[in-house]
Amino acid sequence: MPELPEVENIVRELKQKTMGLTFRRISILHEEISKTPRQTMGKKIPQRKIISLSRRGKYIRFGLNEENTLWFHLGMTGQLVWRDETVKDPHLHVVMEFLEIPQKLVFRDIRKFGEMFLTNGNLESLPEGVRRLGPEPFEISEKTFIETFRQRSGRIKSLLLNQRILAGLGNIYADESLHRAGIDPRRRPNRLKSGRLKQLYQSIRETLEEAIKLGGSSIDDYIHSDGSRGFFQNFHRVYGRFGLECVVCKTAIRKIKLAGRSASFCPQCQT
DNA sequence: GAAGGCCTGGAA
DNA sequence: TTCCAGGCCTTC
Repeated sequence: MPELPEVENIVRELKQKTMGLTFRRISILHEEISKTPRQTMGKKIPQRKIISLSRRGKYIRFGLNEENTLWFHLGMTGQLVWRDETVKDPHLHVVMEFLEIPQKLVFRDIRKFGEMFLTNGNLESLPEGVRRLGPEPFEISEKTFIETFRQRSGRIKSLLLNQRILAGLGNIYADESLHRAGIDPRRRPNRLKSGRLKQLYQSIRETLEEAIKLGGSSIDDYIHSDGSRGFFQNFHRVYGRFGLECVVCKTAIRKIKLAGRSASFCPQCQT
């Protein structure tokens, strides 16, 4: 569930506490979660300093000295949280310890859709999923956005979920952006006027911006590192509002299946 | 470009 | 007991 706004919040929080820290040890409790072998991690991580922290799509990047980067993808239920003591926890996969502070940063993930890996400066060390990531919603120009979508014939909602086309949107923010833009999720962008794609471009940016400001959406497992919740779920217009009134026109929100995923929309406002 | 699979907990 | 949620990948 963590999508771009949630990941952005996580990165901002982690930045305050982890910049400049030096890894003492990394313990991998369940090897499946780490795409990089445990031994490599154990060899390359300790004694390295965290010199940068950033987000790319839904990925979190810890920039380490000597060109290594430690990546996390939280999948649906992944969390990077602080622990004073590691109590027994079947969903705990990675424990990171530092030289400067006693607290441990842990990676826990109930559904195990998340992953962790280490890359060096070489392009070849990047997994396919990262290498083929599309542009960031806040970096792509309006012109490029419109051109990209105008030549696509798939359902607009499915395309928005495709990380190779645009990085960072998941089901929540794809649905929310489409409602804000007044576009039916089943529409095919190559048959939309460019003015409507322009509207979508703006809507995506506005939706993400507001969500980031409000601390993301706390639906299932997402909470801030201090345990507090995001607020954007209170402002969802369609996601999770099946059967409820559209906040704009009071029509009942519909929910359909699109390419195996649920899509919620207002049949009146979104055409 | 659609459909199934991985994974788990919570709801029906 | 079965179904559903969805991150992303693989297969058709």
